[in-house]
Amino acid sequence: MDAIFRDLTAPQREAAGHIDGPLLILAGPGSGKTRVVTHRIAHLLQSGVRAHQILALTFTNKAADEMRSRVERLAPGQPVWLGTFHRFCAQQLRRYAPLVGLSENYSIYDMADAKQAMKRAIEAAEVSTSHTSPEQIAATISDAKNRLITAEMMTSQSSLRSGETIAARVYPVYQKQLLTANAVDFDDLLLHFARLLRENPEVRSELDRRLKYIMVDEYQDTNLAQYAIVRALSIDHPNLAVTGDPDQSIYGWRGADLNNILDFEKDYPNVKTVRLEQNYRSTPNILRVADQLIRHNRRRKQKDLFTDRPEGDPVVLRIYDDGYQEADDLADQIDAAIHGEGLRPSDFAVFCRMNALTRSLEHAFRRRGLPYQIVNGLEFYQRKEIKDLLAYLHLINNPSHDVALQRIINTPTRGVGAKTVSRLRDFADLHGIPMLEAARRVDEIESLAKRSATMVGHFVRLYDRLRVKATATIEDLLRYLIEETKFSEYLERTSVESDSNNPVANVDELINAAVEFDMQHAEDGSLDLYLEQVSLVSDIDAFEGSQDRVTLMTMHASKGLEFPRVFIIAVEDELLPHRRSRESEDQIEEERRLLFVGITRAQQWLQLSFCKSRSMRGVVRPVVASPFLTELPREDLRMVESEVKQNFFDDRHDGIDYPDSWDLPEIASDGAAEGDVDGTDVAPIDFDDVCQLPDDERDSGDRVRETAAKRLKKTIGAGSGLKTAADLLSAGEVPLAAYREGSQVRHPEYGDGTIVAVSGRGPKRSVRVRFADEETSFLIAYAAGDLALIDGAG
DNA sequence: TGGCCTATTTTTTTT
DNA sequence: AAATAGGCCA
Repeated sequence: MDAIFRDLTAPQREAAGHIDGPLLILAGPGSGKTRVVTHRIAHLLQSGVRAHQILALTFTNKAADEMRSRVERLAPGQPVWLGTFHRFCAQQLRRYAPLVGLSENYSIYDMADAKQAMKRAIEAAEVSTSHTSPEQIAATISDAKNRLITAEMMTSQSSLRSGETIAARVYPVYQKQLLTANAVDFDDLLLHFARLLRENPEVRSELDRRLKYIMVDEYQDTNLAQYAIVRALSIDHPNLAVTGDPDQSIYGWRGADLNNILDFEKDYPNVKTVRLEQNYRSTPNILRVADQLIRHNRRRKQKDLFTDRPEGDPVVLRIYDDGYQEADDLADQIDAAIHGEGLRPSDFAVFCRMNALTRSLEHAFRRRGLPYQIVNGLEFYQRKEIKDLLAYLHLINNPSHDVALQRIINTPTRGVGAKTVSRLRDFADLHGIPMLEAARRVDEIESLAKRSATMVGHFVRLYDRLRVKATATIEDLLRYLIEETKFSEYLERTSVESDSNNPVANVDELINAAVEFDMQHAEDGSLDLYLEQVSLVSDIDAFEGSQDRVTLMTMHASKGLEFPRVFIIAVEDELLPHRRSRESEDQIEEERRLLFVGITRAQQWLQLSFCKSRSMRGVVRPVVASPFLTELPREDLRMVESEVKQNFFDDRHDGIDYPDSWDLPEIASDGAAEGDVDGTDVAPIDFDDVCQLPDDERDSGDRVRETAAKRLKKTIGAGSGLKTAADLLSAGEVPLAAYREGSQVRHPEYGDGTIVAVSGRGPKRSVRVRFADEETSFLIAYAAGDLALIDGAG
């Protein structure tokens, strides 16, 4: 038997041994998927396929690195191209930049950059943002890009959904601005490349021919753009192998389309499908819990997960009073296990739904001196001082990078204020030139004070001095610019240092990283490549499996990893099915998959927990347990409640009708040996009590209305001739009562509508209006003064 | 213009 | 609770 296949199971071997034609590997969690993929690559190489004919696409650098090192072990010295979708596209775009209107030194805008550009585009497009936000517009445009809809297509679309109208007007302006800046955003990397392949058949067929064997990891997470790219490269040589698991699709909000994997067998004729259902990771109980949960999903391909690992401990379902107790108890449990059972910090991971939840854990861990790492990195490259320095590099590399210019033209402060910047921007917009160019022609801007012009001149000369060094090593370049800009002095002067924020140390770390880059890229190193690399790092890439630390991360970040002991915190309603994900069944299913992903990371031991109340954003709110908990097999769970410190069962919970679905079993008691804070826990509780909340506690309507109202303040009435709420109010009539359910109203921007609900009084009085295609809330007393009553109705 | 203070907003997940 | 935006004054 071939050495490559020796330690593979039959289905694994079947997949790894497949050479020509499309292949679908449905791989359950912990089924040795990476091993199959890497062994397949080794087998291809052994069968005479050349390394450069193989392309393996992943979603994170981390996954790519992992595969690279394993391929290296199996087939040393073979330069197989392994990397993320985005990096692949970025590199191809570098080659073919002119075909999409870019130059090869184009920049990649990160999210903060894109946000800045978006704001500018919204301003330039002269659209009203009174009832939408830059974020929302950005999200709509991003969504369009992921669906391969270009600005032209969106603008010419006749039937736009509400919310798309404004975005459709901003989109072309934003795109033009990016082009002027010789820049792309993340979505563009995919969109541009997909378009390039479609519009240049000769490029497409050339790449198709060259990249004969393509593999895509986590195929369930691909969006339409990625689908189109893969498809375009697999027409003449459909040797496409995809691996994935519909049950682990958790990026729908980023445009991932589950249909890509569900329909793979229809898309590619003669597919060979292999199911990897044996799990080598988790104990049977953990697997049963995961399986029971995911069975509640409809959109999936049933897999029968099994394992021959021995039974382990039941999954613990623990109930805490609040987030602080939760954090403390986790820290105590981990501490006790390290000292009592000889486990290591790196054996533990804590997952949560959102990054903000790691805060209290951090405190608890720090207090006990427990080493931990938070994997929501990106943070490093988001720090102000780092972004500032990188902005210099970006501008040096690409003089059109307007976002970078605006960031640094007055950093460190050199007397170029907001006003000057906006004049430069206007001048640049007027002439369709980059802002740096406008800065060079500062003398032509008449409205500018002489002093300001001089200061801008200083900056331009500084820039030119830096620019000369563009070909130096990154380290030298950084040191030189820090010197020239007196950046250290600036930091000393302006920044406040704390134990969680040390700007000077961060700068040192950046330089260290640059030194490393310079060494690794002694041959091919370039500013271009460096910036591409730092632009495309992700949070999970920062995860250091080798460090002996407890890992704190979101469930999204946890995909692909495994840990002996896992804690999942805040398994709570409105948080685990997140409140923003409750609009459709599809979204709920994605939330369920998210929990499934979290659970299946655990090898030996797992605890799920929720709190009775949780403090978020400064306010304490009562909490309802996640409905997903009712879907778990109770015989595999052991429920434990930690000590009740206050009387939770106060009058607030009197007289509530609990739903029938909460007939969970009685809670088992827990020996103090489990490692509780003080051993005084285990008060058996009625599970129902913590699972339901009175209606008035969960109303967030006020806030929504207020926000909408404030935005509306900015809206200027269109003078319809009708008496508006503001008119009525200032005329001293008794107007507001006329705004009642059923009243017909007219809004200058939304048009005619009907009031469907009224609430609040005084300045808080608000109405909900159903317009033709959309329902919107108004605070009529002072904010929506332009909401006019139409006579005779209501 | 720039720094400091206050008011407001944040609302998931991330290449 | 923390970050940001806006406003005010030197």
